[in-house]
Amino acid sequence: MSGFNVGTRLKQLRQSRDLSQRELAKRAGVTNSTISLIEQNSVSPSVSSLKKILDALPVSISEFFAGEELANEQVFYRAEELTEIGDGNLSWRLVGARRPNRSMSLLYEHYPPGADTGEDMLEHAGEEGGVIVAGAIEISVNGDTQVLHQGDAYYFDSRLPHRFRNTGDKECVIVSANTPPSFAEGGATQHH
Amino acid sequence: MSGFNVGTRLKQLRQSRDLSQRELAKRAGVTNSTISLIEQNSVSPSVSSLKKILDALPVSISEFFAGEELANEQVFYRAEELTEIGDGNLSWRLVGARRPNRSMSLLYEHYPPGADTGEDMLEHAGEEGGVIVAGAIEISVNGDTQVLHQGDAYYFDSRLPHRFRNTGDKECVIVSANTPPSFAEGGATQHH
DNA sequence: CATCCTTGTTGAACATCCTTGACAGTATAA
DNA sequence: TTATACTGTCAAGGATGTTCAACAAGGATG
Repeated sequence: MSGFNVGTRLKQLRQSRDLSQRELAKRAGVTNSTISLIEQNSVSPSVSSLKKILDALPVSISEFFAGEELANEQVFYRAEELTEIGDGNLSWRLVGARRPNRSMSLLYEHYPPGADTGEDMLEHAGEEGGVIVAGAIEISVNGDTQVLHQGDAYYFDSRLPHRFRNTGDKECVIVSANTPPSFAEGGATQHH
Repeated sequence: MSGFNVGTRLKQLRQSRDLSQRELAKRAGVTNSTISLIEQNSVSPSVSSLKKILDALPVSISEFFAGEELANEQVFYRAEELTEIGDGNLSWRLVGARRPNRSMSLLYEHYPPGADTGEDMLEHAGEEGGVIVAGAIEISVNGDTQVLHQGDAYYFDSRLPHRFRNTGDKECVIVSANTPPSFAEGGATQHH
């Protein structure tokens, strides 16, 4: 339920700056334990704590929840190189996760029968669209629910509440894109 | 030191949607007291609590910490509704062609054996990426040539010279996205 | 080997957030 | 007036986040 993977994102940012938990804690005015627990997603930090820590990096809060860091100019991504950001049940694989300043997120998604992104709607500003490559999926956007099949597609403003559910008995495969990018490497956000 | 007025911002968003504290609390799965205290800046909410509340508005976290607004258009596109912009040999079908102010172009592409986009330099600024859904394709970007197979992906800056060729004997299917959008309704700019 | 420094993790105590359950104020209607 | 329904606020206590202090693992040094 935590939603955004705060811990993984923070860990990435800290490590990319070559800081130890203790060093970052010192700069932020919190204890190393706090950072350890947050990075393990053992707690959901208060906004004030998180802000103290991000200020020490430094990274703005909105940047933390939206933007992406790191450097890379890789062009080709082998299937096994895609970054898995699913939750163990459904699978979302991100293309070019480490790419700096990506202007969009491209995802290769696999929904087993029964997979459900959950009702908690609305995660990111921007737009998203996708093409159903195999199987079928029930998509709800802003109260409108439809079942899309292979070859069908969707495109909507990501701020509208939305939900994806595989109500069939076969795996559903989708290739989707969203902009601005809303996924950080390594972190599963609940959502869609 | 907080630097950011979480309470006031939340209050604005809630009131702009004409919700009472109790109504919002109910939707978010928290109590009205929580919202009251946050709006008065009497507490600094945990990220998880804040997220629950923002999900109910709905507003994304990054949006909350930055600021923006909303829109709405057609969401679902049946396979036969996609706009064909290919040349009769290879097929490119555009999702949401009529959508005004799209921030990206999403394409469902079919390359028959032998299909070739031709070398095409520096056509448009932006980025493009895709996932190979079926078959295989030879892609050249900035002098680097590779053959990608089902499940592989690519992502590059569109200003780099690039070329797509199906050198195999089976149809290749790709779902791709590019941003900013390089296809307008009614007319294909060349691209790829 | 021991010693020292650093790393990240964890249990118990403490601080803060969050909920429960009230309260007062306003508005509408009988 | 009384009743009902809504609004936002607040005190007390339970739930959760944070600190303190200890711990183990890994490297470097002697």
